[in-house]
Amino acid sequence: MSHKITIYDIAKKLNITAATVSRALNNNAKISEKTRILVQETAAKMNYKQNKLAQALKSGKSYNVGVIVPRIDSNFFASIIRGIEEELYSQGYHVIICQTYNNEQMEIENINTLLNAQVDGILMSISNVSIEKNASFNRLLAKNIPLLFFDRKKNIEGVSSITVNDFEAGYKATQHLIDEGCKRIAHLSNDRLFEIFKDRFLGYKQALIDNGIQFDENLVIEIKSNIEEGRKATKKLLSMKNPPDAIFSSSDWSALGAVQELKSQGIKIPEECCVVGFSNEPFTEFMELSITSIDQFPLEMGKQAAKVFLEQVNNGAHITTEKKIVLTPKLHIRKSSSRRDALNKK
Amino acid sequence: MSHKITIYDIAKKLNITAATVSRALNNNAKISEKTRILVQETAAKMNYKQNKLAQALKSGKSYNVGVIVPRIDSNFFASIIRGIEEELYSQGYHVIICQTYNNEQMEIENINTLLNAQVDGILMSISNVSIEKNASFNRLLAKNIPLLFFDRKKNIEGVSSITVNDFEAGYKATQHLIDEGCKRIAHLSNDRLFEIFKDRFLGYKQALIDNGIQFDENLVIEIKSNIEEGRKATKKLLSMKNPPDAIFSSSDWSALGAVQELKSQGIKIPEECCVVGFSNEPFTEFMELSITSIDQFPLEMGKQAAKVFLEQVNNGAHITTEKKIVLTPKLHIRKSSSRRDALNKK
DNA sequence: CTGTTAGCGCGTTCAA
DNA sequence: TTGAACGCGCTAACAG
Repeated sequence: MSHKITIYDIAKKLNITAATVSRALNNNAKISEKTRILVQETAAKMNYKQNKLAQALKSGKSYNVGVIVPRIDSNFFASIIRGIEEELYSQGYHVIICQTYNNEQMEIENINTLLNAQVDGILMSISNVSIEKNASFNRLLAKNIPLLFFDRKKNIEGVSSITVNDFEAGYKATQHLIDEGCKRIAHLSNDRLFEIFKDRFLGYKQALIDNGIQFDENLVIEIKSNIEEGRKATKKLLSMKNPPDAIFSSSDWSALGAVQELKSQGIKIPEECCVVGFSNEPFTEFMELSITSIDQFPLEMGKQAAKVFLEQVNNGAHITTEKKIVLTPKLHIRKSSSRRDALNKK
Repeated sequence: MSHKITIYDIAKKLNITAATVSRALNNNAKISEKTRILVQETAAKMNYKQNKLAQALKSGKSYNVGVIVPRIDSNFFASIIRGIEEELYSQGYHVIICQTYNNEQMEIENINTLLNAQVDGILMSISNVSIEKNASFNRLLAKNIPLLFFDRKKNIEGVSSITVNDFEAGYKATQHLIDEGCKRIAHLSNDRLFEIFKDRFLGYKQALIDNGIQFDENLVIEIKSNIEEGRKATKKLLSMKNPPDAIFSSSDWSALGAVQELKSQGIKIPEECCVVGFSNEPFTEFMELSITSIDQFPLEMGKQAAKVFLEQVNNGAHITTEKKIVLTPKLHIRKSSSRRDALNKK
């Protein structure tokens, strides 16, 4: 194995000091143009690569940021990460991605690992409902490295967040269904200890109220965001004496489950029952029966998160003013809820 | 900000030496049970966290491995990463994920960044067809840190790889279409400088030959793996005087594009044209018209890759014997190619 | 403008 | 069994 060459190697070769080499390499002001070029050229010739670890140890900066998400295999989180990367990469930062698989213990371990790795900041979408009560998390807060929430946040003093207006999203989706003529609108929710799910629910409820529709809590079912539970919940809804004529789901996956169940029971979408999902996963658009969904602009969310992080590291975290950025959601209306169109065609 | 506590802090408190603390913390043999416990307890009490950076600088091991993939927002790569993580996490390793977006320049930059970050190994699916000619890549080879390919590999001496038998996959898919009664089978390929695409193509060709079907190169189109190009290619195929009665695509996304185009032209699937995709992305299963596809077992691929990596770090990379692990692909037959079933029902 | 010195936090000699 | 000293590779303070 080729010996790892350091600034000392190139210093020796040039009969100068390691400090001078360092200055030359870092484009320090106090260095002659001549030696700077000389050093840089020989460094290149010798295939010198800076040891980031040593630099990090010295400077206290690792130029690594940690990103914690429930999982990466959804377009939503993958797009957020892409946004973060696109913004951070040019600034020399690198992203370490951690998945929690919605496991609270994993999330804590991830935090500890990232802290040990001396990351310069952590951007996360929390999986842990009561994270503010956790010791490791509080240790993270105590350090003054930038911490940022995106999508799934907690309201914690001094911690910035980038989210989408979930209340508005829930309201828009429900209003749309009402506009399409739906009277009994069910809602597939998720654990409402998470703000995002609570807000979607509240938006849904408010839209009903504003339109003079009685809120019926039997029409709200709390499930996990997957196909299977979407199917089961829908089956349950359809077995009611007075089944719904629309389903607004907090997740595209549950919405897909709803679509499958409705079809298997021979119920026409959107004529007999409309469906609206959430997150605008690509499949909602390209299915034969395309599914109406809410766009949360994940790419933008990631970019904004990265920008706030950069502001914080550059200003010094202690001067940080808490930022709460809220994006406006967009409803993409597709076949699964275009009831009036469908009825008019007949 | 709370002062970062080091082994010196806890040494001072106990009136011992940092070296002793280090030994106690690392369960070194030469230490009394008494002090070991004492140290560990006070360490815990003081909320001591080892600085991985310093340890890494000292030991030359960062306990980070780099994973380079074209992109993470497909189930295929996300599952591979999950497999890698599941295997590595328990061994104390952490994964740094890099995306190339199929950009060769990005890939080179990623390699350099990971090397600077002093990763203990790199697991990659290459985006760069001629990577073996690249200087940074050769520098990587020259170091003796474990390097591993998965899925998209290059045959390089001493470099292990975990792949799926793409030839067999192409063969199986084509044989299946022939068994379903298809006579003119088109193939949506991709850049065949990549082994995976070349092998799928060769498997396709061989199956035709073995079944006495004339190979027609006009039926093979080289495109990128996305919906749009799948549609365009299909449009082109359909405009032939003698259009195909089946399409075997090297990608699920192109297969989806093919399905869309066929439908929009009113061609019945599978009766008039069968479609087979590749990678078994979740959507192939849950579409109304489910798409036949090849399972590459990405989770298993990731786990195997991680295991080989662990063997290499533990044995010392110099003793490395090159391993070429080849998984057996599985064809999932779905509606898009179940022509006999469809015809029998009439 | 350049050299000297010191230290980031840790693990590992060599002595005691 | 423990302490003292050193070095991993780099940068910053201080001199000159």
